[in-house]
Amino acid sequence: MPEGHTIHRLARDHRPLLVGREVRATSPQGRFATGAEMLDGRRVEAVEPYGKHLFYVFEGDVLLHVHLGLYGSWVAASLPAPEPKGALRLRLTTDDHWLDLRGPTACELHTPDDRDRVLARLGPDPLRKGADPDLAWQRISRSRMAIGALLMDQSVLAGVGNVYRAEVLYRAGLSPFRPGREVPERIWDGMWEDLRVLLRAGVRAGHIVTTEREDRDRRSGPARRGDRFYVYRRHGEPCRRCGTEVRTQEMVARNLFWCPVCQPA
DNA sequence: GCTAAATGTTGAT
DNA sequence: TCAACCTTTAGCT
Repeated sequence: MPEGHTIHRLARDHRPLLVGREVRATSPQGRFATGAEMLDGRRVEAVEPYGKHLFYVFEGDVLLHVHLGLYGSWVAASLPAPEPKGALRLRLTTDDHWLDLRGPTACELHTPDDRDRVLARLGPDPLRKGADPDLAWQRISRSRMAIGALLMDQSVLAGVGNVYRAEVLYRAGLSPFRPGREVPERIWDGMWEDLRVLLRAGVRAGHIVTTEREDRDRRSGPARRGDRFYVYRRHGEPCRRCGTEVRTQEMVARNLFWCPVCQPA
């Protein structure tokens, strides 16, 4: 679930529940007991997403830094809250809502300086207003690394994960193996714009959809779950546009998917 | 009902 | 390079 679109969606959903409110905080699992104690009774001032990172700003310059990792999740609803079950790292409660955090890679207290150190390691986030794509281009255009690896590097580009990597490369007709410095600038410009469009659509829908309607509808019969993607996890299946078998191979410790005809080396 | 794999990152080895 | 995080889902049986 969590690529950049998920994180921005959570921030959007959590703001009206938390900002301006005083919260109760507990860590039923115990692993964040000290942190929860520190947050308990404080007012939330802001909720800020950057790439795959979430910051909850509390009064007194106390920040909660959350990174969901592979299977972390937030669940929120109106009171009453259910009995805490299983590994519940953090529960925030307001006058009318509860928010449960499970399985995050990071759930920790930060100072503003800590946050700045995290942000300094991140490239531009296509979902943030004013993000400068040229910062990413400076890295890409000078690198011998494959573009498929560069897109996954959060210091090059923040918020893109394995699904968007595969899909945006397919949509650009670009081989994942092309070295960054051999990517034409025009193609990069198009990919950045495409990422903005796709990520925003992902925030709105609450999940990733990268296929165009005409490509989804091309096959006869009812739409299937997998029709949301062109190549991601479709290895061995025919490419939606040319029919060639979609291929897969590990790159940067993640499974990469591509069409060798639509994305020639 | 069981197993494997998964959208991510960090820290130890 | 691997384990850890700890949940969900797809694909079997």
